[in-house]
Amino acid sequence: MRITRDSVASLANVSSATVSRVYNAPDSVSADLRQRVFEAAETLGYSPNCLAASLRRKGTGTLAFVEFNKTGRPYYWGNFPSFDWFFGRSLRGVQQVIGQSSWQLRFYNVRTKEDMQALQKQCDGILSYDVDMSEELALFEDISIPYVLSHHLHESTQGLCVRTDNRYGGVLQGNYLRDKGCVRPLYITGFIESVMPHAERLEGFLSVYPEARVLHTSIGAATSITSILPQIEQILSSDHIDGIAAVNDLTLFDVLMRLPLDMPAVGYDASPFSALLGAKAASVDIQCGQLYQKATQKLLLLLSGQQEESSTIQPRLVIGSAGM
Amino acid sequence: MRITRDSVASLANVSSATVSRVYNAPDSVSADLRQRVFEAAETLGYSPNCLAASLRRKGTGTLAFVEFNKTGRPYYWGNFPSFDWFFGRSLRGVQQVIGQSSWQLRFYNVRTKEDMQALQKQCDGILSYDVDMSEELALFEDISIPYVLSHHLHESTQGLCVRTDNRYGGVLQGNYLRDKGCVRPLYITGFIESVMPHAERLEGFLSVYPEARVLHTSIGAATSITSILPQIEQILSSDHIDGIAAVNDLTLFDVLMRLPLDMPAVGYDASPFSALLGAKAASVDIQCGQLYQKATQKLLLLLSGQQEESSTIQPRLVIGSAGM
DNA sequence: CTGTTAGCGCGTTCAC
DNA sequence: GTGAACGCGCTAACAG
Repeated sequence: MRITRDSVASLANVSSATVSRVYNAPDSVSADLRQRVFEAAETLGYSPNCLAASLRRKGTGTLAFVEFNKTGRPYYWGNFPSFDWFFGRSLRGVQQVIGQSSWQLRFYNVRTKEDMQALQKQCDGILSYDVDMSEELALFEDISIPYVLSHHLHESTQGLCVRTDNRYGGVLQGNYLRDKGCVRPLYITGFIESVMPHAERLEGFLSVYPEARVLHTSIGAATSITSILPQIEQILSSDHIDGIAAVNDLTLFDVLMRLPLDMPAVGYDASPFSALLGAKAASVDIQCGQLYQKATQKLLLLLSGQQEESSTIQPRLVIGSAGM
Repeated sequence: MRITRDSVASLANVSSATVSRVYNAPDSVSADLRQRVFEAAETLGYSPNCLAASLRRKGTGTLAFVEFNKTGRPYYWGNFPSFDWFFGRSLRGVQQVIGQSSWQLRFYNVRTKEDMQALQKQCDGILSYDVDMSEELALFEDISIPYVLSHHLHESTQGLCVRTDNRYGGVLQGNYLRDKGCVRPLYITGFIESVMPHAERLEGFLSVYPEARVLHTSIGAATSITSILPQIEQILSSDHIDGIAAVNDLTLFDVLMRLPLDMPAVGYDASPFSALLGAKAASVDIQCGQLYQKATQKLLLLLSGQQEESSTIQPRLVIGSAGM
């Protein structure tokens, strides 16, 4: 025999509606009755059936975790299976918040506006994974259910965002090298025009080192690291480089693995790779777990009728073993 | 206005029960009516409300993805944040299967039998993440809902398992070195007694190289890599080692990063690290995505009343860029 | 503040 | 084969 609201109600000698209120609007019930209901629930081992609740609320009880189709791009980090760690870490953030609630999670891959419309009928709220282009933003135009956008978003973005501050991340990279006494750093990047976060990181870095030597590459797409190694070596010596930064760990470590450099180095992403290099390289941690945790919290608040505002999670500099 | 079973029924000129049957037992409805129902559903854009369905079925419509509390162990790989990639990759497997179904996923952290009992009332099936000790196995003793165990499980384990063959993984490592012409390999491992998968991998390796030099360490816990480097160097030279294998990538790469060895090397896990070393090191891929995909499939089949049997996913040798 | 009542959308008996 | 009717466990009016 299953324990329902009614079992609790009869044991506590209250109406079933009161039990319901105790769980949904505790303040509207007198402390006395509330106590009695809790006790009855406790002894019976009652827990509300969130299915029935959602059904009655005409909701779905479901949050959608949506990813966007990024195929066909010249460069997209998420395409590297290596970045499963990022997916996992983000999801851990979501999980932490959702685990405490009665919400469930469903995964979706979305490509078109039609997909989004269909999605809208199947969930109560949308959690987006890595919205980073205006085309993706446009998908949210006609969405009338609560949603929150993450994580590579510009400040000017409309809609509720939880974003990372890529520019500040660049500043952190610069500050790190400066603290290490570097005077003439090399900054390796790529896809500046098409990948906004890269541009922002560089901008931040340049705000610390306006005169930095910047190398634009296509690593990760057309170019392999080996083909530009000679160029890098040449720059290193001819420009008297004394520190190195890169738009991401993958690029930085690609270089460090091949050129035994004895100078401060800082990457971006706090990827698991960091564990290997130990103190030899610093990195900037987006803190995606925390970011997606925040995003989920905001979504839940939105769903409970609260007004929420966009916020930014500041990245953090990590050195060495952080990834272990 | 929402589209329900009744909307479809009236448009198709059938009873709502028939619509219901079309979706749940299509064979019990005449082809004629079935067709009419499908057409009506199509034009209305109807999709069944799985909440109401689950409610009526007295189920929850939810699958639990449970992780076990591994704190307090001398060694547990999952404790390294680096292994978020593993979590992510596994979840992608789950997601692929679940995305096609009407099931939802909830995350749980479980520690005691009481936790499991509570869990049992909140979901219809349990998907376990990395059950690897008998204590965890014991948690499933009194579970009466369908569940599937993954992934470091011994062949003799009771209950429905989808496991990886760690012994065979060790064989793959051995074969790789043999193909490279190695005669006297060094195998680095640790926690053999407490971590069964490690023991199995070693056993597999030794079946190929019975005379292999085996080094037992505590890397990852008490010992840091640097403290045993001298020992490794000594073994390498005194024993004329011509190939190196390790129980996992982390250990192997820790060594390779510090000792510039010119000999074949093979790790385990196909971690993102592989991307960095390129062809310099091979690794064994557990294929966790595929593994958890299979586990989820089996769970769904179980839930639909089918009889399922345990199965094993064979690991695969990967070289170099696999992780990119 | 509390109880009564009417559904949410669906699966499933039971007659026909 | 098919349809009518009931109720899964709960929330949200509405009275009192």
